[in-house]
This record gives sequence, structure tokens and C-alpha cells, in this order.
Amino acid sequence: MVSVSEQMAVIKHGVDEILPEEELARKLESGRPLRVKAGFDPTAPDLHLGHTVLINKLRQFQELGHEVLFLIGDFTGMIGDPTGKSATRPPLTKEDVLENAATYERQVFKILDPEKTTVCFNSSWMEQMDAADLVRLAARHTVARMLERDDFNKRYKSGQSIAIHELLYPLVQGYDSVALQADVELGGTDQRFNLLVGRQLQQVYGQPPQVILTMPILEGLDGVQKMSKSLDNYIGVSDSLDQMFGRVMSVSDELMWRYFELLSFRSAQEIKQFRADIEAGKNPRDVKFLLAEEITARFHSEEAAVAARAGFIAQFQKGAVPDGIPEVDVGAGEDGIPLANLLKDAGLVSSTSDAHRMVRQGAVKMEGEKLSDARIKIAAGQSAVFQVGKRRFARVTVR
RNA sequence: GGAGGGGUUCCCGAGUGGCCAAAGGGGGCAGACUGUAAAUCUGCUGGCUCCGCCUUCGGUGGUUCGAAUCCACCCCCCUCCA
Repeated sequence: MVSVSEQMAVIKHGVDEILPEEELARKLESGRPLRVKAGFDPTAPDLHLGHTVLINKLRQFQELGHEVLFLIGDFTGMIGDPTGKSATRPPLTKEDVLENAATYERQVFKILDPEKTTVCFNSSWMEQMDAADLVRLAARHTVARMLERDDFNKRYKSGQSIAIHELLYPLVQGYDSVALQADVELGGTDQRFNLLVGRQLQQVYGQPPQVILTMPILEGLDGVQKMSKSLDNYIGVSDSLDQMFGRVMSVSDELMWRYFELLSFRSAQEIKQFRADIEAGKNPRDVKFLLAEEITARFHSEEAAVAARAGFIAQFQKGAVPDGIPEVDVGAGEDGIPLANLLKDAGLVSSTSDAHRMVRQGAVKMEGEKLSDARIKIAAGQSAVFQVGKRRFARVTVR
């Protein structure tokens, strides 16, 4: 059994806030496995590394012997967390929810231990409630407290509308903790208020209140804005091996440390040692390799990660053509096909105009030879590797 | 219901009759430098049969030799008043 202080050290690594910290220590001292809850949106379960920050922390709890309650908010999904701009969301069908849940599991169990994870849906208790039950639940909380939530507060003060059902969201999420008898609930920093409501409700319902633990929001590849799909600065957990490896490598040295803190399972001491090594003259790239390997290994495999590294070195340090590039056929006329059209048809550029631009800038190569005129014709029957920029490749056969 | 202000190329935002495919910034892409980093510098950033041509400035229809710019109607957004 890991000591409480050791457990605390692991748990505290990378977190934003633990409220209240002493209470967590006390719960750990009891020695029983804690029920650790985290809620997830039932829509679009296409996870990126930003989402995994939280999941990684859940994993650490599991390794310390605790139980994870993976809650899919299919009922709350009907409301839609008011934080977002989209007011009301189209309700998902049962089938959608189940399908999304399956996708979640597929992605999440690359990190979590299925043996120590309970997947649950809040519709299973919320749908049991009748109107009277809901009124009773609503009676446990006050408008004044709800309005403490920052975004509600702002909207209220500025006279923007707040629909009644939006006030229900934190309440239902909080009730989930009651239903699950959670000991700990994890969430992003933006979830702080909602998590605290759970604490209050548990007390009202005569349960020991959960400890809340918030995780920071992970910055995207740009290092500034939060990682998100819409900003296209993300690394998806379903990304291909090479793409994932390459994207981790493209992270700046500065941001690398953040990723180590939130995405790696290496200990704080180890990470500190890496910093010292670089300080002493080690190439930061080599440390970044370790990060990229760890992450790709998690979502692909150890062997794949090693292969990815080798491929990476070959492609970018030695300028080799990577493996597994797309093979495309393009059609040509009597006297061949102009280069610009070939590039467009092969999907290497978005338009022939773009092709001309790329050629003009010296970005286009055929079998490693730079081409300087987009109007040259490539004759039918030829097959060659075309390259646009450093990372767009295709083996093109002219028919 | 009333008053006013807007809708411009991926985004923000100039432009108010020809010199506008449309300033500037952001983002993106490419080149140089490198560690495919970051920072920096340079270029590109509507389409095409690409040194020329074609189609864009909320929509439709006008005025004009010529309109993103003027007129009419319509659609949408925002602010203030009731």
C-alpha cells in the first residue's frame, strides 16, 4: 500500500486545485478505495490530448487503487452546459448515446483500466425522477448561490437572458455526485463551480461531501490557446502514428514542459532531471523524443512508437521519403498532364493556382528534384514521387 | 412598435464611382536558418488553359462608358428607446 503522503504527491502533480486538500488526505487515510467521479459530455466523443489530461489523472487514481466512475452525462446533455455559447442542443437519441459511449470506451480504455472503471449514465437516475422530485431537488439550492457562478453572474448583471433550465444544469450535475456517492470529483478548471454544487448537495442529502479536484486546460500546439478541434491546434487520440509523433515533436521547447506535466506519467523528479540535462547542454529534441514516444506508445504501441521515431529521423534528418505515402493515379490527355493539374488531382495542392504558387516558391519536387515550371507536362505512363513542402508526399502514376 | 449603426476575400478590419482581386493585422502555407522546434527574415495566401483571362465585396434589380463604392426593394445582425 502506498503511503498517504506518497499518494498525495502523485495526485497533486499537475493539478490546478484540490478543495479541500486536507479532506482528501483524510479520505485517503481511511484506506478504502475512493469513488472518483468524472463527467463527460455525451456528444462528439472524438477525444484529443486536452481531454486526456483529466483521464490521465483518473488513471493515476486507479493505479493507487481507487475506483473510477466514468459518468456520461446523457441527461445533462439535454440541457447543454450553459458555459458554451450554444444555448440548447438537439437532444440525442438513445442510440446516439450508446454509440458515443462505445466510442468513448474504445478511446478511454487506452488509458484507463477497464477493471477499475464503472461507466454510468445520469439518465438512469434522472429519468426515475418525476416533476415533484425535481422540485424537491431544486428546493435544495438557491438562486443567489447559482448566481455566484461567474458566467451566470455576468449575464444576469448585463441583463442577458438566463433560461430556467440552465440553472438546472449545475444542480443535476451535483445530484449525480449524490447518486454515485462520490468521494472525489475531477473536472477542468471551468467546472469548479459545478463541482462545488455537488459538494453542497451531498451535504444536504446527508453524505460526506466530495473533494473536488480541477485540472488545468491544456494549451494547443500554438502554445497559447486551449487545445481544441475548432482551432485545429490539437493532437487527436485517434491520429495516425506518424502524425501523432510529428505533432508532438512540433511543440515548442517551452510548451514541451507543460505537456510533460500534464500528459506524461513520468514522475516530477524525472522531469526535473530532464530540465537539468538540457541545462547542462543536452539537445532538447532528444528529450522531446521521449515525450513523443511515450504518447504515441500509449495510443498505438511500444513498437510502433519506436518505428515512428526511426521514421521521423529518416524523413526529417536524412530527407528520406516516408513510408506509407499515398499512391494516386491521375488521368492525362494525349500529350500528358500539366504539372499544376497533376498536383491538384493528386490532392497535394488545393488548386492549380496554388500549384503555381508552390512551384514559384520552390516547394515542389519530383523524385527529389526541384521543379521550377508548373506548366511542364508529365507524360502518361510515368510514375514518380511528388513532394510539396516538407511533409506532403504522394506517389503519382499518370494514366 | 420607434431611433440609429452594420453586413467586404479563412478571421478581424480599411476602402464610399475608375489607379481594387481589393490597405493593414491575425491565421495559414512555402522558402532561408535549424533540432520538421521556437524566435527571426523573405515570399505567397479567389479561380483558370497562369506573364493573360475569368468570377468575387449579404440578396435581387437599377443608374452609369465603368460600382465593393450611387439608387430601390428584400434578408440578416447589433445598439439605444418603448
